[in-house]
Amino acid sequence: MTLPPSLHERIFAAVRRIPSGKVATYGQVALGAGLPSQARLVGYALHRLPAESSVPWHRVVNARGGISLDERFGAGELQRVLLEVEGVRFNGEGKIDLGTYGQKS
DNA sequence: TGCTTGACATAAT
DNA sequence: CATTATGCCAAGC
Repeated sequence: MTLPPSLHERIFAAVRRIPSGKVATYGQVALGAGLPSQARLVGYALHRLPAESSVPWHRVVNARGGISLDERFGAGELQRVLLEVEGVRFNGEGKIDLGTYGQKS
């Protein structure tokens, strides 16, 4: 690639850097992708991300450690299942303990 | 071609 | 923690 990667590609690369059994917020991913305060692009990029991609988008959650998607609509449930498989536990509110699985600010 | 919406975050109230 | 306002890029219409 002679041309510089698009912002989306940078985001995908940042998401791939998320270690298994851990989760990162959109802000953390955006920051790692070199996009400060650009969390919207992260979410939008993941939304447009094809299932064929090797990007662990399920490790990306919102600032509250919760899934932004509706679990009952399929995609959200898939994310929760994938996270549980990697060893991530959810609390009673269906959120992740960012103090344990997420990066502490 | 221009406006609106969108897997969000952060600071302020 | 809820709500409001702001920032920002890409895709849809």
